[in-house]
Amino acid sequence: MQDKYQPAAVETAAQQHWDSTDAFRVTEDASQPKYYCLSMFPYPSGKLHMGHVRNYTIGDVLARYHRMRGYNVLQPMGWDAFGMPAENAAIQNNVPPAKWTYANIDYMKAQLKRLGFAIDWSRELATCTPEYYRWEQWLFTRLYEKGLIYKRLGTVNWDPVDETVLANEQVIDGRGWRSGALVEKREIPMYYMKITAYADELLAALDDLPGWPEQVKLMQKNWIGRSEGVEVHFPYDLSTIGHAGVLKVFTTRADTLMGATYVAVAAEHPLATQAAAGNAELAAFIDECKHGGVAEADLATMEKKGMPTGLRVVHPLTGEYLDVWVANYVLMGYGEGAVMAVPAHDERDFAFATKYSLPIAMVVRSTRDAYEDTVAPWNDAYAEHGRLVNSGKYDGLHFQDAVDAIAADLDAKGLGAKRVQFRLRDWGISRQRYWGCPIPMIHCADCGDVPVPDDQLPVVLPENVEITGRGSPLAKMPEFYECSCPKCGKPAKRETDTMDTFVESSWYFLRYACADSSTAMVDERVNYWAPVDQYIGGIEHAILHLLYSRFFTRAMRDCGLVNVSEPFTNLLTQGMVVAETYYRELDGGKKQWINPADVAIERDERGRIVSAKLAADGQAVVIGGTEKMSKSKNNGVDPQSLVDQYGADTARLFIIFAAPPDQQLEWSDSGVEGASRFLRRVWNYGHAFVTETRPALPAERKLASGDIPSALADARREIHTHLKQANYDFGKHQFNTVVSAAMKILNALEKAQKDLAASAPAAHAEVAEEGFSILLRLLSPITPHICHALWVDCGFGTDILSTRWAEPLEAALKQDELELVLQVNGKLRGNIKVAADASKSQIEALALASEAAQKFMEGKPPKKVVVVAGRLVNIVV
RNA sequence: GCCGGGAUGGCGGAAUCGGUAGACGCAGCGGAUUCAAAAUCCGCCGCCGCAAGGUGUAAGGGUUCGAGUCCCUUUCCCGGCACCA
Repeated sequence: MQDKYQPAAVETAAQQHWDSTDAFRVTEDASQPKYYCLSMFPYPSGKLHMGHVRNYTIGDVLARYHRMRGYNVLQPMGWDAFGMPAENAAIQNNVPPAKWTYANIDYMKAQLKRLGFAIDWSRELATCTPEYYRWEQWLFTRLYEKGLIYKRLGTVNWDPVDETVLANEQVIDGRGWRSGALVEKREIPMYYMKITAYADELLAALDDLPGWPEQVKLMQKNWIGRSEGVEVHFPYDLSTIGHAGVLKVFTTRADTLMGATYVAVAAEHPLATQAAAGNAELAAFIDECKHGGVAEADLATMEKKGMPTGLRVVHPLTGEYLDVWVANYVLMGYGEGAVMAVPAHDERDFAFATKYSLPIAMVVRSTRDAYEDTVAPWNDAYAEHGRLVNSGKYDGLHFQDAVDAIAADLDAKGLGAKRVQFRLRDWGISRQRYWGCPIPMIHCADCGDVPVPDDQLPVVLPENVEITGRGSPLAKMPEFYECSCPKCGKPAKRETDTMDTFVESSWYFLRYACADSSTAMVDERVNYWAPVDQYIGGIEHAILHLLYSRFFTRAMRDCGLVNVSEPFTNLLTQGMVVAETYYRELDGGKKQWINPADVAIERDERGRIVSAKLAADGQAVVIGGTEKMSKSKNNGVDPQSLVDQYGADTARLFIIFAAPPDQQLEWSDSGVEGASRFLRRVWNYGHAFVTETRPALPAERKLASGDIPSALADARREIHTHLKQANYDFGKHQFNTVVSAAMKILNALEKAQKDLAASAPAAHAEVAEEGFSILLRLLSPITPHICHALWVDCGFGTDILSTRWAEPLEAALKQDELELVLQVNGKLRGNIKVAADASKSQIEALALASEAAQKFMEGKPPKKVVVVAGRLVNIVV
């Protein structure tokens, strides 16, 4: 055993041991409970960032902990390998996306191995390989045949200069990020997955997911957005529109229908198009509406604008004419592309009506706030449910009765009915990009859209392409898209769109169960491993990725591929990794971001930061606040240099100790030093244990009988108390306090060694042996390498991985006397010692008699005495 | 804008069911060791106060014998908003 802790050597040896014994390779085993522990797979962007290290460390802690608890643990790893960054890198560096991606995977895999994660690498997969995506294509054709995939027009961001579709993040202030051109909305044909067919089930099943954070379930619930309302039909006015028809709108406030004073349609609505034909001003406005991005956040915050069409529709109950407006906040893709406006009781309609001097008709009076009329400024009470007024036969009805009566009347007239509407929209999966899974469809002039037959799968993505950033590469490759129709054999055109990369990540967790299968998407092994017992990943995925995965698992279930409905039984959402930022303002107000590693901090005598200077030139820099580690803010810390300098165990320990998993983690160089220091202390204690303590162990052990000096019994009780706390914390995934408990145990062990090793060497050695073996087991999921080495060196066993988890012993925890807090009128005034089995009245008497109580009661009689068992006594006077 | 979350010493954080606020660690200060430094070890460490004591968990209010924890109002920060992953 080395007398000094040398992390590099310790970690290499431990990793070789795991490699040579194939320690983390697992197979299905019905005799053991299984534990499928999964961290979200990374996008191979180049190198690991600290967020990855955090994610995989948390997963590894859970995997190793459950293994020691007796589970058959699967922890796989793979690569979410399709996506935009590969295309951007291709444009920038002129390297094919495939080559770039595979090189990144090689590098990042080596980094993951260096961190010592307990991964079964035999199941590794990369979504950009034909072996993976062929099954995605296969499933696509099945879902298409089942009607769960269909084609319709969808709205995208179009860059007219680069002639390409842009992602929302590529639209900056309404302009293309590369070309700077004004972005337009454009309608193009796209394939959609019918996630709305599962809306009810996805919503209802949230109640059966006790292992998910409430906040995530709530976000999904709101996202799905089930609302019960009424579909209202407004018949076209023949004199202005010229042909028969109805304008359909959905409303959750049918009670306010009598207060509808106009209707608004989207710029793309057929009525808008019709009206614009003879109205240049309106056509220009509609054109303006088509500028700007499609992101909901932009639409929600932009100025609400509109213009009358001159067309009218008929109010279904009153027969009055209502003007049809075009409004930029109404979207064609949402609902029917039209809304009814009730300015008196809807804040957005109120603002719009006020701006354009449209009529406002109050029809509801709130029961909470009394007001005579809905006049400016807007008052939140206007939107409340209440008793109807100015509504003819419906006057006096309350919300639900009013909705029921109005819906019944609409139904009788054939102009509407109650219905349920979801906010959730179908999932558009077509992408006009190269680096993605080709959509397996063929377009034939005679046969229409034909799915690629199984024997022609996979549709392989060509890997040697030129990426320019203009247009879609596949659409420029006749050798890719020229093909023959599978049905009639005539020349046909292959689909050149690829799938949204969320599709790959919606089923990879099932593929891990049988990643080597070349004959099926998933085979019977999936029903051993699924569902994932513990899923770990960033909170930013709370809605989209997790909802798509829940949908996909059900779609695969309904194709007979898997038995489960829910993919993830327990979910842990990890917080971000953030760090301090520093910058200097350059001429023109631009900020030059400076890496924290290059900054020297100055502090006052209390340790407060007073200034920051660039180490290189000694000149001041501005402290910019704490932000998510990113390239743009230059505040990233490279995990590689951390591991090189301190070792994997220190990196892991710091990350686990610095914050609970679900909170954001603030980077701290000195915190890393502290973690490293602790591991050195553990090593030094282990070294002393081997050389000094272990030789003092008695031939016959006395610990079980409790025959040890009371000071050592106290030390032992402390150790078991901390262990009990640590096990509790492990259960609630609060790993930072598990580390605290481990530190307290080491403190107790070191104190016992200093105070008691000389006076009672044999008894001390027994307590130390037990305590240190507890400490190593407690730490081994977090810092596995050092614990592996010390476990062997201390002679506790040959492999800590196959050791049972430590449990506190009741005999060691027992105590005869308790210390209670004494309060007078709720203020802390002292402590009293009582026997562990003292009765409430005995405790009361002791408390009242105590010196502190006498002093602060000031001779007044007690009104009330509150005794909280094991905690405190509060005397109220 | 909408949905979700957060705020506790100089810093990261702890406080399990409403019961000692600040565990554990970092930074800082004092001391030991050292020719010196690093490393290590010992002690102190919310704020005000000589002390007794008072006060303190983003701000303001409420419930309670007792509130970081429950309720109401407000401010600021973060995540998501359907083509970043």
